[in-house]
Amino acid sequence: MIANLDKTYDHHDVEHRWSSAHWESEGIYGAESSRVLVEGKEPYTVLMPPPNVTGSLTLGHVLNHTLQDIFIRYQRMSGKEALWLPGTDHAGIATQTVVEKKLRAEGVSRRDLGRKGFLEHVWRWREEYGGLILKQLRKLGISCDWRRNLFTMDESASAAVRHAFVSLYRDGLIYRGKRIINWCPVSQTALSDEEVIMKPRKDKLVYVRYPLVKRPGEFITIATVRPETILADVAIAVNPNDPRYRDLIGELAVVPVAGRHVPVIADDYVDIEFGTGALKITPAHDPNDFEVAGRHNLPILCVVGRDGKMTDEFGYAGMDRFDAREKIIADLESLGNLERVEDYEHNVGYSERADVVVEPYLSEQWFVKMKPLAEKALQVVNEGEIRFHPAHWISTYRHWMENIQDWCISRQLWWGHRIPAWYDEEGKIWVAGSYEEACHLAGTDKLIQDEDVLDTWFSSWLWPLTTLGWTGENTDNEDIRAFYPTDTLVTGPDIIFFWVARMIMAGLYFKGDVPFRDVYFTSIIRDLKGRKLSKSLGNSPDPLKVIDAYGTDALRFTIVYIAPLGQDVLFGEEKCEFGRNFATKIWNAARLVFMQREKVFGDIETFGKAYAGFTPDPELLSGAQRWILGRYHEMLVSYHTAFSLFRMNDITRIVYDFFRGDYCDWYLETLKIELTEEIDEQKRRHAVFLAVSILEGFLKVLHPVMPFITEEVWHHIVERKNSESIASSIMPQAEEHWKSSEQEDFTAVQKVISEARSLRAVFGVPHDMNASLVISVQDEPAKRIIAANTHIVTRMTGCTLEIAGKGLQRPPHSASSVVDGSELFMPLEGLISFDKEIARLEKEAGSVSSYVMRMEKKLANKGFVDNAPEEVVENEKRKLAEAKDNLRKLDANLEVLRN
RNA sequence: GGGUGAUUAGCUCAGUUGGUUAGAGCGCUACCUUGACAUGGUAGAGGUCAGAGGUUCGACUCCUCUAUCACCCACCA
Repeated sequence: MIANLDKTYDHHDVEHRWSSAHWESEGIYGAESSRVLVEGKEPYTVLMPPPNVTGSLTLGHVLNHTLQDIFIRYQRMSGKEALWLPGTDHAGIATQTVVEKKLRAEGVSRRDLGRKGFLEHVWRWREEYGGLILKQLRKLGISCDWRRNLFTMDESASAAVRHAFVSLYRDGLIYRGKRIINWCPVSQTALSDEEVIMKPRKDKLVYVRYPLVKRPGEFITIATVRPETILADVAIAVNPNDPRYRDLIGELAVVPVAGRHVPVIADDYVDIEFGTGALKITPAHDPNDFEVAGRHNLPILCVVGRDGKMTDEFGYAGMDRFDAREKIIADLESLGNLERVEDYEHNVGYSERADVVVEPYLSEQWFVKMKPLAEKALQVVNEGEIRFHPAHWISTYRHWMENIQDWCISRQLWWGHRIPAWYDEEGKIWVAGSYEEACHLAGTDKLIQDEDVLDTWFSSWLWPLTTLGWTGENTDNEDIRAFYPTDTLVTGPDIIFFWVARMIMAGLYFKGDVPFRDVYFTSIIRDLKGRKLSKSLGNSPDPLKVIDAYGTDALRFTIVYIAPLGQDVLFGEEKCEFGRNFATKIWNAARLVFMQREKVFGDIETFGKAYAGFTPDPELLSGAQRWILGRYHEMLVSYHTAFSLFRMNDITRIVYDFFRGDYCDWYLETLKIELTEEIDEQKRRHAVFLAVSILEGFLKVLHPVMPFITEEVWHHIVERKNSESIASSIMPQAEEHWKSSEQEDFTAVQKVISEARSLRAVFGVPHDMNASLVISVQDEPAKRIIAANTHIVTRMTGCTLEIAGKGLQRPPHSASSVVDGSELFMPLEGLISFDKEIARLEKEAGSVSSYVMRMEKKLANKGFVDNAPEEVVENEKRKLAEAKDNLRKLDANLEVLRN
């Protein structure tokens, strides 16, 4: 064990020494989360949102997992049984696409391989590349229980999926139906509404004339953005209250190009104001038209196939839908049916994965009835049984729940959980947990399983249950009893509907209880220009490169520091300099403390024995020490409060401000001075104990955010084994009694020092010149503590200090300042410019006098004095008196100078 | 069309129930290589808190409207 830290801080070394691999071999983080709850310990559970197996580490993961790790480490150090459940998601479409692409490059299609052969390829691919994201996550130093790693396609998770499907089906909440769904022509599968992204698109609004069969020369004009679907028109609809068309209802019109006769029908759905007020009805290619057709018993014709190409004749078969659109406009024109074409911008749905326009497609799919599930899920959030942070996401959640649509869960893919439904020879459906069971139910073994697989989210919504070993068969085990409901879910607001909402439904439905208590919605990370990070823009920094350049701790600290609750965050990797500089500062401060320790105690063993069980002794504390102890405990109060309020960026701010602003800038500077004094050995030892113990406390509160450097420095405090970890040490708690009143007094010393330094700087006193400082202090306690710290003032200002009594005359040729009723004079023969000094004091007097005027006006206001709380009024009076006193002194000084 | 959030120093952001002479980091200016640290220290410049009303003794903070930006939801062809 090394007693002293290296001269320079190298994050690579530190991260390597305390790597995830180290802890896995030592069993530290893993062992923390035991399979069975330790007697007397309270559980605390976090669910890791399972990253896609196809994924690689993004800054989104960094923020998300750092936050989870902060919660876990904090709770673990606070004495809870902290369990963090990791895993990966099979990501149906994404994975299948990736593997298909790889195969295509080798000249093989999935159809060539067949279902079984293709799935073997996917599993092999997963073996080879699927672990990448987990390996990268380990670089972040996250302390989850890797032994419990679950994959959504593992047998236990798959069993749970089958069970969930079967029980929802039996309860009548899953049904199969022919409906218009969102179809991705590239992936050739159905999608849920959530997988469709609406984007504005410039199209043409085409006005087409439909001749009326019985009224030669007359026609009805409709407007459409999808003229290629004219071929599948089955009616023209108008509003029954539209006087323009009233007498045409019931007539027949000729569909251009197709030549078919279709009726003119009346339906309230048609908006009189829009377009021409007449609407073509194409039930197979528009969900609204589908409903209208249902109301009017119209036939359904289909002209666009599953590959997005035209299927019908009339010379279009096999054409891409967009090419067909161009061609039909030309054809309409040559037939004389085209009235005009307008530019038109509207929102069009795109497939989330393939980024192509989705096709409304009529097909048989499986659906989950969502309304019954939504009711309770809404209730638990409304009633605060589940809390959202920030709370404003409740409105978004509520709106979705109140307008919920059925969930299309079948996907025409091969990679995923195959739907546990079988068809007998008559086409009757048998839903069961297995083929054998289905055969038993059906009374035959001539069953064919449904070809489709389930939406990936159908396994994700069971995550809080499956990670604890719930399979549907096994619904109660020690894990579930101990850790369900889990505590905190950390996730991005972009998957509030996909995942969060559905997990709540599933938890309530399958387990009868909420899946978690608190949901922390992270910031969305953007680049410095506020754009979303994306591969195509090339604005997405590789976290591993950032880690290599700045360090994991620096990245973790920086990203949490700049990510406020509920706001987007603009990230540039240069910002990590902030975290890196902080880490360096910690390193160097620790070096100073350890150097002092060595001077006083010699070797670390001697120190360690003496330090064990140290508590500060009020009798031995100097003013500065008393002050830093007070500040330390104040910091602890804010720190724990911030945790309870989920204000994670406050945590970093609180810890940073304490360490930089108080511990390093003031306390360590005074420590150096105090230890060079002739003080007795007991005080000297006590001073080092205190410095080390506050450093240790600081390391502990920082540890959840910066696990590596805190671990390293903590191991240098006393001799420790490599298997010991700060992660299993006890989080310090605030002790109110250290918040001493003396604290105010040391502030007086600080103010004198700052003011003296300011005078030196303003008048350009050379740094190696020993100036003198004469001060006159009104306030007795302040005077006492300044006197007690004369040596500190002297050393920190480079001025010999003289404390004068009352009625002090301004020393000649001096610069002056008034602070908190104390007057400071710095005689500077030869350096002082009277004009400069007068100008400076006048400026100061000016601002003080305007403040005095404002305060006088305020206190003269009867309304204020009568209505404001007494303490506020008293405080204002005191502030006015002080300001007036300062002003009087400034004026007196100016008077002397002017004569 | 509905909803949510934002607007504070040149830049990025704090400012927790209304009472501070409105703060930090970066950048900028000056001085300092002092035995922890130049990835540093000290001192300083820099803001009519988006705009207009209102509530109040008192508004960066609460309410209303306006402007700008961002995101989410929505079946108007």
